[in-house]
Amino acid sequence: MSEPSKKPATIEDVAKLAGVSIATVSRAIRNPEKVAESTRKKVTTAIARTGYTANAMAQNLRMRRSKMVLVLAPSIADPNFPGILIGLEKVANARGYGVLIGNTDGAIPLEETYMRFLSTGMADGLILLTGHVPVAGQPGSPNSLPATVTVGRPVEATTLPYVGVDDVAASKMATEYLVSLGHRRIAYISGGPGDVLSDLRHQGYLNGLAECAAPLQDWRLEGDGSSESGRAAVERLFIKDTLPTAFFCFNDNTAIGVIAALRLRGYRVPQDFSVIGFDDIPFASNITPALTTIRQPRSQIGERAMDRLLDRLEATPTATDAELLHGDLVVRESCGPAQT
Amino acid sequence: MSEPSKKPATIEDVAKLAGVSIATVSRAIRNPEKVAESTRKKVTTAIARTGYTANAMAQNLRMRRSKMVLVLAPSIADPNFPGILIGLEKVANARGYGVLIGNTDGAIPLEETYMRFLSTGMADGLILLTGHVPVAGQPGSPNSLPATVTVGRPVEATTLPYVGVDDVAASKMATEYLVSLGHRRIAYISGGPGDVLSDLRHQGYLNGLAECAAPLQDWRLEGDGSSESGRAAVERLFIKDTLPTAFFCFNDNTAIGVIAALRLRGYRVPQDFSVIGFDDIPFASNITPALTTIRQPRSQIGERAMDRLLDRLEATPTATDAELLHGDLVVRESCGPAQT
DNA sequence: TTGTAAGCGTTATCAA
DNA sequence: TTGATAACGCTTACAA
Repeated sequence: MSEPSKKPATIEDVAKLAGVSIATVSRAIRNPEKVAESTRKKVTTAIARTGYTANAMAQNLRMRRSKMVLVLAPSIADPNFPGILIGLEKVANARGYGVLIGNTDGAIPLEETYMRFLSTGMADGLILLTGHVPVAGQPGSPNSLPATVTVGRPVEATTLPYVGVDDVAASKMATEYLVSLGHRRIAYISGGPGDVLSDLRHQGYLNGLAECAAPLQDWRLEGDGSSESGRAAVERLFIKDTLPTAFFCFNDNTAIGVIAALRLRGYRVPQDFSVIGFDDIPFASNITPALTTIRQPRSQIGERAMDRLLDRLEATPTATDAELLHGDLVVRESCGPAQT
Repeated sequence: MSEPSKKPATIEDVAKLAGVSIATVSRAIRNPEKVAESTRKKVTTAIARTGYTANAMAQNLRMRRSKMVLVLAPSIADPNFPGILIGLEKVANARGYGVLIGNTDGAIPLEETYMRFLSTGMADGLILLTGHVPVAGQPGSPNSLPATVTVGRPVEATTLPYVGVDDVAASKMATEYLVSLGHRRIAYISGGPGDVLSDLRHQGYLNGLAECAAPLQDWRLEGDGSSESGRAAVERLFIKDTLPTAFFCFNDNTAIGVIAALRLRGYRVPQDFSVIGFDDIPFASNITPALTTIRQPRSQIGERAMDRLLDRLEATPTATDAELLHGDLVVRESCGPAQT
């Protein structure tokens, strides 16, 4: 227990109490082996008695770093975000780093604002979930990007390291699953015309279709990743005379909308139609019928991303390539054998 | 555009280029009015030409603060968390602060770990979503708590400022709504025996029952806030001969479980039973039937909490009392008139 | 209105 | 093995 000292103890207080110089105290802490056993002991007890904790600001100023990572996310409310954040946070904390959150809401000006953490040195590295490089960090820009890892949504036209699920492989798996259930008319509901992720998943879907002996048609319907767009896509579909028997949706949200629309029209899922989603958001198992989907290894994605970022920060040589993690097929109740 | 300078420009670079002292540069930035128009201009252009950005570490060291707030949350995955975080983050950013995330997972040792941000001066203030004071900051502890605001879950036995929804009033409203629909046998499914929030909501429920002319019975069933516990509570109920006609659930998760159990037994909601939740989590409107519930003003809670914390940090005199925000009744489809 | 200089609390170099 | 001491980059009296 320390006296009711007003100000926190400094290294000097410790030095005084231990009867050594501040240099020795610093050494005793950072390079114990370079200090005599006896003095080290004196220092240790002095530290305990003063309740000393090194002032991070002073340390960081001196060492020119902050041990802080900025995470730029387009939407904290995205159902995938918490899981990824947990992973990021977990390894950051384990490795002595702090995680600074920046919610950009997709607004460029806000992104700019957050970049100040980097330019002022409050953060050492950057995790980008936004899918694009902030203009303040663009190649030609005065202050270029610091150590960066992109996550969840690859950044086009850059060579930044990326960590995410293997969208193509996972989507192929989902499609093949539908095929294996006997479906031959399978629709893909996209996540928006220009969406990178959506295109990747569409590619996987095409690959899946290609695996089938029978020639299967590419049946792409535009959505935008929202539940509402899933609903709308189904509505548009019912104007036509021919219908798919199964839906592979860009994400779970869309799938939920699709199921809702189908049921509203009196159809049963999975008896009349099969629908499979992507993400395995927390509520996927709570809807009726429980959603069959592809699980994104969110926490793992976060962990790997942070590990790679910190490796770079700590100068450990690191590859700059993309790291695609395996997504699992989670079979629940929304898919069934095709009606013949 | 600056030269391809290796190291970021310092205040000294600016001073040199502008032909003034570093003190003047500092002044020109922080107290422009105390600097001659002409020199201020020279400084401004010099800053632009060098691409100077003040080193936050140096500033913070000198000014003995960090402009950083630590947010300690028991679970990032909690459906209420993102909304609150958005609010916290929004005003923090607007006021020039950064938000540091600490996911404690309910683990005390982890909490300890995060307190290092406070003790080392990396963070100036603390937002507590955990519902309890970290032991490292306990009253008797060597290093007591810095400026703190508790959020979402009041911390017992402390006088820390609190911001959250008015659980009692909102629960009363929910109960009265059920009563107004003609329900007379209303069950409350709790969030766990010792849970503060659950007890508050139970109290509101009792208050609501008391408003009714007819004497209504307190019918409390134990749950734990999980969907599963809602399911289980219903199952236990069906052993009895008399049943409630409506359920007021501790939270939406529980309500979802209740509805699932009811439907599994072949009952219809809201025709046969009414169920109302609490929180209005994002998926409340996506389940079938869409959930009637109490909406927590999550973002607003976060905003108010951060505002109050920063007010304290910046020495603006602030009240230390609790701030209870109004929760709205969101009427959707899960409640209907009582069967007579 | 401007400059000089004393810190802020560390780390790390260089002698002793 | 230890101790002076010079940075790290900034803010802010105090003088000029």
